[in-house]
Formats: sequence, structure tokens, C-alpha cells
Amino acid sequence: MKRTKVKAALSATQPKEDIQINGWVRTKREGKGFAFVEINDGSCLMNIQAVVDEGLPGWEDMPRVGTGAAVSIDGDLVESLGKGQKWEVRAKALRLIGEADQETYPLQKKRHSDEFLRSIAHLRPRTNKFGAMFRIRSEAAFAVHQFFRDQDYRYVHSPIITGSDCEGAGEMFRVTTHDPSLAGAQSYDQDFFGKEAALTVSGQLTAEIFATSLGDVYTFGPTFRAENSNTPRHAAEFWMIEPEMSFCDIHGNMDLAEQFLKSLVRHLRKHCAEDMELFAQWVDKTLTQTLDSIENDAFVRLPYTEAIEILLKNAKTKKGADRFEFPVEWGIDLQTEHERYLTEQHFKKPVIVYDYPKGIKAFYMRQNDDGKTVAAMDVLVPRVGEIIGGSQREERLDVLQARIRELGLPEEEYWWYLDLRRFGSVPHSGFGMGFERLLMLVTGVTNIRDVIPCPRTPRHLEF
RNA sequence: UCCCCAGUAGCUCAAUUGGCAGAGCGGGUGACUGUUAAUCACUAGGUUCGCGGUUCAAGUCCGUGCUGGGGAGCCA
Repeated sequence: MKRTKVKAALSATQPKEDIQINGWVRTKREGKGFAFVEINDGSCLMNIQAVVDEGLPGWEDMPRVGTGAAVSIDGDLVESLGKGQKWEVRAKALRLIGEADQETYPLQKKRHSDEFLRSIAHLRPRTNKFGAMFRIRSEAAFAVHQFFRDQDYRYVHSPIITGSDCEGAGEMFRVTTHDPSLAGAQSYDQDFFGKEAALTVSGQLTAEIFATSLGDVYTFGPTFRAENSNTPRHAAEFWMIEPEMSFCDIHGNMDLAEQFLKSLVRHLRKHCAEDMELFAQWVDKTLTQTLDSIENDAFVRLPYTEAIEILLKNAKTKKGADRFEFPVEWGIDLQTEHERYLTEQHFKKPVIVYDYPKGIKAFYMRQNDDGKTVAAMDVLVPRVGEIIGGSQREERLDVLQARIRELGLPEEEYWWYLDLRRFGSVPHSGFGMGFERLLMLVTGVTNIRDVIPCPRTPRHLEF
């Protein structure tokens, strides 16, 4: 008999004889002579209820059919006699596929804390919340590809292992085949690649290669940062999306970032409505409002200099106390408290801050004519903070070389990056978006460890 | 890495001034002819995170380590 997925069974328009449901038992309710078994197979949020009468094949296993057990049920899909569900399965036969000992199975049919579920990350996708999360994650990845494909962007596989220490986005994990337990110095030229190697911290430089050949491109892959960050917003391994567009300035870049976020939110609300609703109802009561704002409100475009003016003007609360712990002045990098004030309190919607002082931004960002700022931009959203960071890239060879020298960076390491400016250089722009931060934004989940299957953070490499 | 808070039954938590370690849920057993986090009855279940100290007496106070959470920095 061919298997029917729960999602298909529940969306039936008419009864159907002889179907097979395979899945895991969420809960069992027994009466005299019969039992209700609710089964979930991960295809959707809802369970399907099976009615199992005493005496049918497999009934002798019922005592061992408990929460967590894997079962296969043959039966007829019929309209439910009870309230609370339209369809149910009237079982004809039951098979216990995989038992789950009730004394030791950690998941109970009740709410568990996120912290506890994190300690059993191998079982947490079997809960409603994490099942919904990982279905949304899957759909979100698809939506990313669809968005770019619809606009004729090409998907570039940037390398995971890099020999370039000029990616310049943070501490790197070293990649080696050397045995650290061996004594004595082991030089890099005897290592696998014959030079120092590391896991990528950004696909941007590779994306620039392809932006200046295929035109509009994006990368979407794992990214690694060996920062000792202990926050709910950072992971050592995360997924990042990095579009890069030729013939595009900072304003086109901001336009794309805004369209991109709006499109993803719209897609997920349409295609994951049931799973999204779980988060709106149980995780974040303001989620609907937040998502409405992202979808419908124009994002604020705010030059850094004006952002500083707003912050200075509002440095005192109505009661006259200092609003900010860190004093505001032109030239500082915006603190988390400043970003949150702008997006959560002052504008109450997404804000794109751009044209930052060049002293606080990366060497490759395009210098503006004022001589003080660069064409960088950060997209700030309520609760998550910085979800996107990007810039127009410096395409002028002499200006880029001067900046590299000014900062004392090893110019020879950047030979191929400079070649892109040497031969047919064009204005181009791009940004990076943390995929997990997108998921936090659209679900209201406040800890990055709860939006990724197996979170990697300092001193945590379980699962 | 820095600052703050917490750690008690499988889970979520309570325990007065330092004075007999408890509840709900979950588990087990039984009852119940349509349940919906089923209900009802009975029942088992503890190195109070580890180590050291103060005290007649420590879940409670002190020191230290570990683990978890929050905030900051770094950023996506």
C-alpha cells in the first residue's frame, strides 16, 4: 500500500479507503475497547488522529504504542465523528515500527523550555515548534533562490576553504591536516595546501569575481567565524546570502535589500501560513505587526550623519535622564542601543543607515566625495538589529590601492582583487544577510541557537 | 572576553529567620463507549550541579569550578 502523508490526508476533499499513514505518535488516548492515536510525520504542523479498535491486527502492541513511537497504520480516511478535526483514520491494522520507552523518552506531550530542547537537539525537530521552524527554514532557502532567479541572478558557489587571509571579516578557523599532538614546528609549506588555509568568513570577494563577469550574482552558503561571541545573535557556523551586482551603486543596493526582505516575508507568509501562525500565537505576539511593517512600510533611508543628529536630539529621555549608555558623536560606530532606538522607538520600522565614516568601515568600501564617508549601508530591523550589512565597492584602482597602503594591508595578497579594478572595472555593490537572523526576524525567536539544526558556538560542538 | 542572574524528581517550579525536601505535569497500574494538553483513582520517583568551608544543623551562608540564561563588545 502506498504511503499517504499526513499533510495530504488532512487536506482531502473526500473520504478515501485504504490509505497508509506512517509517522510518530504524539499522544495516545485510550478508552475501553478502543484508542485514539495522534500521528505526526513532519509533513505539516497538524497531527492526524487514528481510531484503533480493540482486536484488530496489531492491537496487542498498543501498550507499547506511546508518545514518540514510530507506527504505520492502514485504514480508511473518514470524516471525524468527534469535534476538533475534519478527517481521521479509521484503522484496520496497526504496526509498531519503532518503540519509544516512555520512562526514558525525553519529549513529553507538554510544553518544554527552549533551553531544555537545546540539550536534546537531535529530538527537538519532533516538537511542534521546531518542526515548524525547520519547515520554514527549508522554505526560506527556496524563497531566496527563487527571488534571485526571478531577477536573473546567478548562483555562485564560493569556496568554503580559503587561502586568502584578506577576507577581513573576523577571526578564522584554521584548516590543516597536521597533527597538533606531534611535537615540533610544522610549517605551513608542508601542510596540505602548502600555505595557511582557513574556513571562509565571507563569499564576497568571490562574488565580486562573478559580478564582474556574469553580472548579477549571489552566494548562499555556510560561513565560519571563530569569534568568541556569546550572544543570542551569533553562531560560529551560520549561513549567509551575499548578492553582488555590477553597474549598481549604493542606492540600487539598498533598493535590492529592501525588495529582498519584503519578498521573503511575503513568500513565507503565503507558503508557510500554518507554521508561521504558531510563532505569531505562541512566540511573539507582535509578530504580525512586525511582518506587516516589513511588507508594507517603505524602509527609512537615513544617512549616518542624520542618524547621529537624531540620536543627539534624543539623548535625554522625557524625564531628563541619559537615554544612552554610550555617548553619541559623529565618527563613532553605532552601538546596539543606538540601532535599537532608531528602528524600535524612533521610526518603529526597518531603517537603512548609510554613508558611514570611513574610519569604522572596511577598506573595500567606496569612498564618497566628501572625503569623510564611505558608501556603506546597514539594514536595521526591530528586535534583531543588524540583519544586512553591505556597501558599494571601491572600483577605482588608485583609490583602492591608496586605501590598502594607508591601512598597512599586504597589497600583494590582493593582486587578483586589484586585477578586477585593473581590467574593465565597473561600479558594483553587494551585501550580506545572515540567514539565521532572517529566520529570527520572521518567527520572533530570540536565540540563534533555535533557528539552526545543530548550533555551533564557543565550547559547543554536540550533535 | 567582561558584567549580572540562575542551577532542587524525567520536565516546569515551590520550600518562611539556617531547622523533617514538596507540588503540578510526565511515567507506571487500574477505571471509563468518541477522546482532543482527555478525565478519575492509586503508585513509584531525589548525590538539592561538583569540590571545599562555616555551623549543633546547609537546598538556604562563604569560597571555587562547571553548566545554563540575559546584557556588552565583535558582526550577519
